[in-house]
Amino acid sequence: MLDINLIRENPEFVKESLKKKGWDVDLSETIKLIDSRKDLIVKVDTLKNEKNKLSASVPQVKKQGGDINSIFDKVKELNSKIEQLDEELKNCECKINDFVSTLPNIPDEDLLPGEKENNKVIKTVGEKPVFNFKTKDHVELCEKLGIIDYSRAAKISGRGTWIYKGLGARLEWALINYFISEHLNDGYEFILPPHILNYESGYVAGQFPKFKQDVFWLENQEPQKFILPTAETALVNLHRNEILEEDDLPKKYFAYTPCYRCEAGSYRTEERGMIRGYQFNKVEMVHYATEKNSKASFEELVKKASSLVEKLGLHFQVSKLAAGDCSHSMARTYDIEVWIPSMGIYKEVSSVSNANDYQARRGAIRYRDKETHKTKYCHTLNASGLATSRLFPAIIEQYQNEDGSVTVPDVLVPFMGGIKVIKP
RNA sequence: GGAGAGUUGGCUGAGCGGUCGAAAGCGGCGGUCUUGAAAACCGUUGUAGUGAAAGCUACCUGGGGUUCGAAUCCCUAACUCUCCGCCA
Repeated sequence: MLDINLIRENPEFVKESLKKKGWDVDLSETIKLIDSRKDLIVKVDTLKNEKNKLSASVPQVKKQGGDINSIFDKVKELNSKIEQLDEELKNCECKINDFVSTLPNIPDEDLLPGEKENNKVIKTVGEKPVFNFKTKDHVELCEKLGIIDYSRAAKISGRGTWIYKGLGARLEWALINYFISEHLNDGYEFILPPHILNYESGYVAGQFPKFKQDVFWLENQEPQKFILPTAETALVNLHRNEILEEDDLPKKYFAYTPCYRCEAGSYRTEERGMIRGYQFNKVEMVHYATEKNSKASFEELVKKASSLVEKLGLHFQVSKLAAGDCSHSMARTYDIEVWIPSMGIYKEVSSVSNANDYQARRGAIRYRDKETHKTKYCHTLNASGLATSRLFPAIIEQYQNEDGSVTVPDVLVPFMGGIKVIKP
């Protein structure tokens, strides 16, 4: 949620910033509404003051044997005016809110405008692996190794799903445990949140109202509930409607959850195997930071996410996304993209983002400034750390051997019970 | 799923239709005393909107209602607890 005062005071800046995200918005109507909102508040508060005073005088007047009925009449008259203005005010605030809550976050100033084509690779780690034999893609390798079962998954669930089995399940679990142990070492707090969340949580994270159709909704629940598309949704709501102490920031959390996504119609033919599915595993990191330290938090998250991929010995790159390619709620996003040999492209395994105060404003997540003692909105940041569904194929393909076996990356061996090679 | 009880400020907890944004205690902050600390004593201490400010307005879980007037009465939702049923 953008600050309505910013919209009112600097509409040109807001307009220009949103243009970089590909949004051409007309703010003139909203500005009028913001002004009439203030007028209405002043009017209605004055009337309420008058009414309160009259009502409070009743016992006194009664004691002195004065005319109470004329007070009752006056207050009734005031009440009908107040009711009318209150209605108007509510309407006005609804209109402002309905519009402003659909607006994306303002991108950081240093971002290039535009979409994907303006993303900039800012770092490349390792080199594309060279094979002196004919390579296979991860779907073929996994099926031959018997570590992923696509067809039985289709039978028991449907398309866009898969089954990890045997060493495949162990490799998947090893990855997750490896991430967990790294985050624990860095002093992050481990959270296992519920996977079923209420509407408010999706709203605060910025997924709703715009992306309601991208998540799975539970049918027989009242009020409506959805299954989380990422642990970020849960983590970023942990401190909703709370006031934190500046000394406790940054708060650093991580969570493991599967992620459930509809992504209706987005399944592309080249995205075979587990590149895109309805459910995938992810470990997610979230920081609650102050305005001052949010940049440092961002750098830390980028560093942490890259180091995980680097320690796995995978070839990858880090991209700074153009404004239009950043997520809706985010002011800044860096993607960590791992090389998938069979596709010949880099695929996102981690998205590191800073929402600034966008989510915090929606969720009234504040902290008390030590010096001024005033409350301020937190900055929320999130980063995958990491999504396994892209790493798994990358590992299988980058670590494949001529005989179809796959070498287990060194850092995962301890989490695999010492197994160093996956063979059929 | 059935029956009942509850939800008040950072916490504990009073309030049961009028001056209650809310007693009291704890905690926090400032001060007195002290070489320093503790204790004691004094003062202060919610959030948000609006206004240049004084102030005003709203908020006692959320929403609706009754009333001139609601933390207090009624309805409703969410949540918590207890008992029963079912179940990992």
